Amino acid sequence: MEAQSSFMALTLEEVAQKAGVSRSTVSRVVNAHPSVRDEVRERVWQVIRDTGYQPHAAARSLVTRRTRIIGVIIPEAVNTLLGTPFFARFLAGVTHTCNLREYNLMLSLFDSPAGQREMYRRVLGSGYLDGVIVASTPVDDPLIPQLLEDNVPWVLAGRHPDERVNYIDVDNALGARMAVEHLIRLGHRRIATVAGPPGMISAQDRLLGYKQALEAYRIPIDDALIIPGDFTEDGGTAATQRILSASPTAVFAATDSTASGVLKGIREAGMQVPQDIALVGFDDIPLATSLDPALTTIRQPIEELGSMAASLLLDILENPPDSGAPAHQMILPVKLIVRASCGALSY
Amino acid sequence: MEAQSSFMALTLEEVAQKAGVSRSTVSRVVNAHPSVRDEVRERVWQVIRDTGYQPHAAARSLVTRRTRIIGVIIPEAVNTLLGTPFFARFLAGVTHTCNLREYNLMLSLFDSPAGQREMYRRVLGSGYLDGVIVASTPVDDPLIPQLLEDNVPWVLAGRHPDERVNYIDVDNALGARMAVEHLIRLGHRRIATVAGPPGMISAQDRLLGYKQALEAYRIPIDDALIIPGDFTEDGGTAATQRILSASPTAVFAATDSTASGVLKGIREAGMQVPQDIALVGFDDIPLATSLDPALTTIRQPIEELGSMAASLLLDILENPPDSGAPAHQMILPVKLIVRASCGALSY
DNA sequence: TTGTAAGCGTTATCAT
DNA sequence: ATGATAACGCTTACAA
Repeated sequence: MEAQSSFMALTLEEVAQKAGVSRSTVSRVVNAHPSVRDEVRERVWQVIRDTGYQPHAAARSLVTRRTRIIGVIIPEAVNTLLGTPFFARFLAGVTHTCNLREYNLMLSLFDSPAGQREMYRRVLGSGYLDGVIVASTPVDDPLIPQLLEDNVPWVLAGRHPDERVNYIDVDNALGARMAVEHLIRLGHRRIATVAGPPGMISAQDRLLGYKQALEAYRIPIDDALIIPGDFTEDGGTAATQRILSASPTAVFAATDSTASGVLKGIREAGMQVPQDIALVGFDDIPLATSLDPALTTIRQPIEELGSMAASLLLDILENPPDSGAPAHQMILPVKLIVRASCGALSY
Repeated sequence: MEAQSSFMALTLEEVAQKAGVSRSTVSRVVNAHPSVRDEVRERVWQVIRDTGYQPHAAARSLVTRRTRIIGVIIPEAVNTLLGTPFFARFLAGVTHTCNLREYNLMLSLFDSPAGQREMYRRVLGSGYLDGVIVASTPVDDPLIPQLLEDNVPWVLAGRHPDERVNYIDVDNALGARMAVEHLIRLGHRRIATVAGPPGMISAQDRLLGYKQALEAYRIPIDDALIIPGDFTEDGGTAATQRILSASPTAVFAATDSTASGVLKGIREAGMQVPQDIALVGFDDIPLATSLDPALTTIRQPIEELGSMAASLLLDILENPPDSGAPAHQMILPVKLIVRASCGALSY
């Protein structure tokens, strides 16, 4: 107990005594309840300021059934996301909204499905959270039906086919389409893509955008040009063999990390980007400008994704929609960033 | 209220009724108190399993004065750390320990000192947290004396001169020394360094290691070879001019990001790494292997740093040292990773 | 070993 | 507008 922090010592009762009013009045002042005389309110505030009184969160939660804590769950974090700035930028966005609206953020990562369930029980079940944001999860993550069934207020960062899901996502399909159409306009016709994990909607959407671009230009889709990947750099390098044997003039990689791996593979094969093969990525992480040649890519507003996911969740919490209401679903725009790897800069 | 999750409905009282015992007995069972008859204990557990009962965290905290939540505060996160995997990996480490020991993690980032104070009041003052981990903070962050004064249980991820501070850090000085000695053994004598922000202990230690290496080999320290930087890639690029005018044969960059910037600058100046200038970084982030040439660097165990910081904090929480006891201070080993940028591979 | 009852610091209902 | 007072769900003496 001696290692306990020294504030938080005061209670409502003590503040009330010092101010010469009752506990309830102080509570009203703290909660900005209107029916308190101005003079009294000021007197109470004075005591609160003087003493540095802070209401005890747990006591408050016990009666209000609200904690002002939201959770962020990122199932895939420990695996593929760890090397990537996505994670940090997304959290920065969430944090920004939380700070603004005086909420707090509890972070949940785990390395196994068992861990996920354990955490679900422990954190959701014991009432720690008012709601949760789920990011970067496979479409068929069992978490999703469970959240739905348990009627937890939650928001998905990422598109989802279920119409009951509140989600917000970047426009993966359009971004991919922009990337590929850019290559087409540069004169390319044999364009390969290194796709992402088939279970991720974002990967599906980027592949879809790839196909849409080709269709828009009446270029037949050749399955040999669609190479499996996993969003990682190593996945990109591993794809090189299959890319080269399909002899494309350009490659659209589903992530910048993948593009980096592809670049490495191409270089090892003795070819050059963009002279022999043009290359475009997706994400616009800092790595994109560190590569040589600098990577043409699609920039997605990750921090905004985070801050808006949080805003959406807090709106839902503070203004619960009635059960018939449709879910909120929103798509953020992306942007083509032209650098050297696509070959456009030499024209 | 209709947007409330559906579990958490049960209370101790209801479980007690179903099991035909009193509230306190159920409480004892839940808290593994020994003096409960085996038969009763089993009966109670059965009901708990059947009903999925979970104790209400807030109610529990109100009486135990513990939340089983620890905070992670990263003051510099929003500025320099956002593009870097440090952040994600550190949190993964903390999370790992938290999961293991059934604690939860609350994340606090902010973009301003004012925001930091506001958060301090809101989060620490209202009793949300049992303790905090502070990472990546300047030596003179006002947070540090305040935590000390308020007697908050806390741990710093990063060395600190104040002997009262419980900290854990990687061996920045030794790492830098290893990097520079590696260059010296490769035959270099004019070795420049691009340092980090002077207010960060990690930057100071890396600079110290640089000097120690030179001293160990009786190479005079030339201030012209010590170039200011800020840990970022742009800082590295910006340093190029000054590096080149000091005409070193090798450069030790305080971070891999910095090294990447230096590499870019050197290349733009029409020179080659490692032929014209050898280059070594620090951190071993994924970028290091994406660069061409791949970056020789010092690998630091970031996840371990996070998990051990958490372990230390939880140990302190669960076993409060008496006030006379010395602080826990611990340094983790680092490792030299030799790749192409130092020129060693061609020998 | 078990149960009764007090109390943790709030909010909220109900008088006044 | 203000003050008693009863919850909120749990832990923990204290009694039995």
